[in-house]
Amino acid sequence: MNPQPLILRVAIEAPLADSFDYLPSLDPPPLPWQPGLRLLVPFGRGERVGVLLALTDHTSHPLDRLKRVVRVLDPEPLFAAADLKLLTWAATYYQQPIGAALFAALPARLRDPEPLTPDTLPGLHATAAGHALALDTLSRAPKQRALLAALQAAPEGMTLAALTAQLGELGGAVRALRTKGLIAETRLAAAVDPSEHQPPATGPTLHAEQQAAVSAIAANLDAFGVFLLDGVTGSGKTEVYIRLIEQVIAQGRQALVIVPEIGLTPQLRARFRTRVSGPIAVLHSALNTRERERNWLRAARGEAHLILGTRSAVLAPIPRLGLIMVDEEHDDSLKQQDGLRYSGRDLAIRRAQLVGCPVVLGSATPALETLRNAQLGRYQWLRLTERAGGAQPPQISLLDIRNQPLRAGLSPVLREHMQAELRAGHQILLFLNRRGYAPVLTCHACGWVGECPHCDARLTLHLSERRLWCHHCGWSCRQPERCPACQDEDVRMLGRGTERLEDELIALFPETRIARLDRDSTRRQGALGRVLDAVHTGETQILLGTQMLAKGHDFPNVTLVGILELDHTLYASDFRAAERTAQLIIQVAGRAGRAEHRGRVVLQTRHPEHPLLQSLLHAGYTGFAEAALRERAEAELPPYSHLALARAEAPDPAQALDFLRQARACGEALAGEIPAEIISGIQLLGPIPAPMERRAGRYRAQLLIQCAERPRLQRFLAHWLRAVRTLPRRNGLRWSLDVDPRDLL
DNA sequence: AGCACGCCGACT
DNA sequence: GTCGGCGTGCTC
Repeated sequence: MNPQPLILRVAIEAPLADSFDYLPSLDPPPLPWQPGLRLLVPFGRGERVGVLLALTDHTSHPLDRLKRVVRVLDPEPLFAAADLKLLTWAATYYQQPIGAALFAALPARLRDPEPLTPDTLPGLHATAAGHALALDTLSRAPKQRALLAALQAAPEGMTLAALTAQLGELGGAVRALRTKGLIAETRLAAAVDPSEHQPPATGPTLHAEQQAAVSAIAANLDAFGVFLLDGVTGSGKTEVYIRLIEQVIAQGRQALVIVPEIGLTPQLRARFRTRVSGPIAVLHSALNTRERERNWLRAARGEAHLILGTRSAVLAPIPRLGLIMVDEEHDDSLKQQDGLRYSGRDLAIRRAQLVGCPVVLGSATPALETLRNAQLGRYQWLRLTERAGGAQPPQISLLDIRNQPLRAGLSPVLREHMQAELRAGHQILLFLNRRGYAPVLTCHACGWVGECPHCDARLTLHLSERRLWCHHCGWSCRQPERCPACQDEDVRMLGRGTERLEDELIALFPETRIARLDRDSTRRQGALGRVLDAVHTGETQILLGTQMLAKGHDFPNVTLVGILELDHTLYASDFRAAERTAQLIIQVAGRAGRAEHRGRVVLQTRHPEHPLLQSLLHAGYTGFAEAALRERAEAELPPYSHLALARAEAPDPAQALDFLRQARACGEALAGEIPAEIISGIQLLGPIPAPMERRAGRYRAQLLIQCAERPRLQRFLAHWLRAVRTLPRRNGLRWSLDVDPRDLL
């Protein structure tokens, strides 16, 4: 009898079975077969990249139909056993094939059968002509002369980073010398970035609460534990992170920091650079594919001491992981919204558990589920209540604007406050969570309203572009000069977005420098930085913007924050709307008065009696959270139950609902087939049309699955999906399952 | 998801 | 007589 054959279990990016079995390639691999290796395997008619999951001696597939691995792609495995364990867990929990998790973890370039890029950096070297040239020839171009001199002295060439460090910004000198054929681009072995060798700057002295937090976490660095760092804005959470990172690095381990959006937090990144010793790998989507691969590999090879990234960084291999921090843990953008729909925070916790290290969740406005875990003692609750430098917390007040004469959407009282602050030379921040000029364009003669042809939504007027935009699908058209329906000329703009507010403020405060911060005003490269700089130098006196304002930026001289319109969210249907609104108010309020001046926050509303506003005002975020948690408990909503949401969409209105009806029937039919204990306690709610039924030309529907216990829900989903996947799928129908949905939209 | 094969309408 | 529409079936 033959000895058992060696069978390789491989994950492939295919929305199918969990894994595929292969025989080893005929020529021996360079190394013993090891899980985590990237392989090239035949698949269907072509070839695909796969990742070796395990070695076995059996297969459920007919043995004679197994194909052989084409070749091993890399000299070493990219994933260690612990990484594969995390990704396998994620795939199971979010009900996706393992391939989906693995390929979400890989940088884009390595999803293709590309060889690993050697660790090199872009640089320059002098050509033969450049070496031969007498420097005096360039005496009239000092920058070019200095650049060429440096490169003549370095025959191998120098990295751009080193050149910039030595000579300052290179400006046009590179292009000039290159055009003359004196220098050329090259790639150089990654000499360590000079900034990585600078001794880290010493930080400020910790105040007592920060010290207590650092001590509590540092005492548990060798074991799993979840810490909620519940710190008001300005209380110095980042300093706590830095002290812990120092300790972890000193132990020879790596630290991982997850932030919601790196693009919005250049300050945070710069701060880590000056304070943390050794290499930092930054991982986010704005990097080009090479940079991303390079940083990912530095994390995976254990070279980077600190990995700073957005949610996908939680999936990156980190062999010596010793600490995870999730900053702004309540933030919605930590949840991936397509493909593998994972929560960066929840995976961070699971990962810490698997590797046995602490995880720190930081927020001024913790998510309700996090607070609940802290209340139950599952998480250790560390509070930072003092603001650094003894700054006073902002004072929030409600401003009833019913029957008030508004100008630019501002009530007289708010305008007076603004005048007073401007006279005192202070800065003002106005928050309006709606971009564009006007959210509605309507014909006064016939009642026509600009609507998206593909969505159940109004078109937003962007006056500067003279276009109407759909904020849901991206469709746009030119702004009509007459009513498209009746040709009347009296077409009116209703409502106010940030673009209009800016125009109106310019008219209302003609002597004042005003800047706008929203997705439109910061679209161009560097625009965000310019706006922030102008605020920090004091050039800008009024800054207005959308929720971009609430994310991470410090505006120390802002003494007045005006929150213009949040009323519509007070009565929104989504069960998380209240939580989000409260977080937004507190986050925006936190921007005010961080230096010597106490900040004032004025919230305009037509519902001053609303319980959310009242509890927030009188009991703060914690008080609001307690009330909101009681409501969740009564309604059996998370965190008192667990949800999964099946979504379907199709070009035809009835199809999506129809599919989900069948899916529901599948679930009900399971009752006879699987143990009763799996099905009991499962509630199938719906299907119903999605809140915005038509979007981007497709009709959407959803079916909610609810259960009080997570493990039971998990087991049900596994059984149920097996049946749902066999349902016939009519043309154009797409469906997906979202475990722990962030919202029900 | 791709990417084939597979049977029915308007073109050279 | 072909080019091609997308319906359905498979991938270790």
